[in-house]
Amino acid sequence: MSQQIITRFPPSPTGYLHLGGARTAVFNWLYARHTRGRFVLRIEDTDMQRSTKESVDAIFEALDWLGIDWDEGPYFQSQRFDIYKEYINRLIQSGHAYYCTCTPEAVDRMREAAKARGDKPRYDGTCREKNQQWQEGAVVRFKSPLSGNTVVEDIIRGDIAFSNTELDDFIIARSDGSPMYNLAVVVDDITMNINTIIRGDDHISNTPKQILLYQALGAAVPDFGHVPMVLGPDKSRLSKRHGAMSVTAYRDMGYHPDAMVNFLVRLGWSHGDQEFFTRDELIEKFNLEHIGRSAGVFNPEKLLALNAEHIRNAPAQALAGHLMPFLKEKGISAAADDYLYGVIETLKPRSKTFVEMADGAEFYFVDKPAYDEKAAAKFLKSDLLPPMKQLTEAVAALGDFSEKNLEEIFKQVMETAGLGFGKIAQPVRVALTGKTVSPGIFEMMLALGRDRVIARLNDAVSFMARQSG
RNA sequence: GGCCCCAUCGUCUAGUGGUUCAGGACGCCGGCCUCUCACGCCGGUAACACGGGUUCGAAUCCCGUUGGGGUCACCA
Repeated sequence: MSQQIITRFPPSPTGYLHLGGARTAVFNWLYARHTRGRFVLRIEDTDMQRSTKESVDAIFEALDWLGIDWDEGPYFQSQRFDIYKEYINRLIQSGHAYYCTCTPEAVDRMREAAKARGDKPRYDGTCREKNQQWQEGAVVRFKSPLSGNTVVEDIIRGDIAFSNTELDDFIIARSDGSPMYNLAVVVDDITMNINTIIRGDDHISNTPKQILLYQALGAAVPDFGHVPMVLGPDKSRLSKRHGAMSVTAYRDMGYHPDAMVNFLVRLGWSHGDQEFFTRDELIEKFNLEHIGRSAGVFNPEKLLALNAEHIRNAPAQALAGHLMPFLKEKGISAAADDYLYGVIETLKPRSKTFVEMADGAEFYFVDKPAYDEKAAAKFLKSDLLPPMKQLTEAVAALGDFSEKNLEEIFKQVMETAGLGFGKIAQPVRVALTGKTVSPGIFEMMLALGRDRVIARLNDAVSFMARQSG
């Protein structure tokens, strides 16, 4: 029995959770759930300048909507400075790190000079062997090896070798004593027992530094898996200019979280030809072996199609909660009851989003549908009054308000009037909904219920009687 | 620019040397179904970046070219 998988998602609260970050979260969460492991949430807010409370809340909100829960945390790096300090001191004492008193300006100058020579801009090691004690303004640098290689054994990409000469003595603690990213992550991952790190491939070049840190601290190096980035339609890295990129923006546009998760996972991971996955299926089938290596372009149209499919396939009861906020926004107060479920059932195949579903649901909840002018002019004409009257009376006289009986009534009316089904159905449709487009006549009548149907039919008959010609 | 990663239809992808003149999905274009609109169904469009190898045989392995991306902070 191998050890339990422990993954984590460590967003930095410097903005909303975007699609790329969400996918990383989903991958880690899914892998933990799939392996019955643990999933840890950690907020990386060591950059006090850029981190905000609003961003932290936005991230929680987005994860909550996506249905991603965590077993541990959230930890906040800003509350763990003592731990980092301890590890930094340990590194200094063991000779793996040292105080550097070079000013930022001096470092800038050496970088400029290196660039001018055509070399890689880097710290030149001025303080490396000075063995200095702490003093005001000093930073702590990691003493990188001067030779050799550091190999990242990537689960997804295989071995990636970096020459240690590429690494300079990077800062692990700022002059105010606060930890830098690479140090904080490694210390956190060690102390939180993270053994599987799945993250964006923009972190690949950080990995050798982190591995060196693990080794200097005598800790076991975790498994790394770098997933490709999510690109915008122009194949550049996802950013604000690509439009709605925050996860919650999709919630507000009427997307189903399961569709979002499904979409995000399929962007980079595959299970043969399967496109549609329920959440449970994903947990059952997700693995690291089938994650691709090339970057993927975000395709909103596919997300939309997948969303429609998730809406079609979910039971009405499960959809109601997602739909209600949109109904409310339209001033419709609906309860999650059988009436709503019936309504949803008729709307499922014609709604790509909950926004569309709410639009389509509107006529079910008004007292009297507002007749579309053109629709009324075309179908609620007085010449159709006799059949409409006959139909209305027959429906009112109906004992059992069933689809079978309704169909029978339509048949009789068609026969008497000598008209085809369409000629009768359209006026009825307008009478019931005010529009020429709607769910099927019978399913709609059943969803509306006997009383509403009769009332609307009567209204239409009155309306038609008032028409001339 | 240095280092690193990547490369199958417009997009997401299947494919792990032969059963593939490359399969699925989204989109698009036809058609069917039909009470409107959808759903659904049927069909079509469209790809192995290029050049060298290796091999009896390469989308699959190797090298190069080109293209794209990432990263080089007292950001994460």
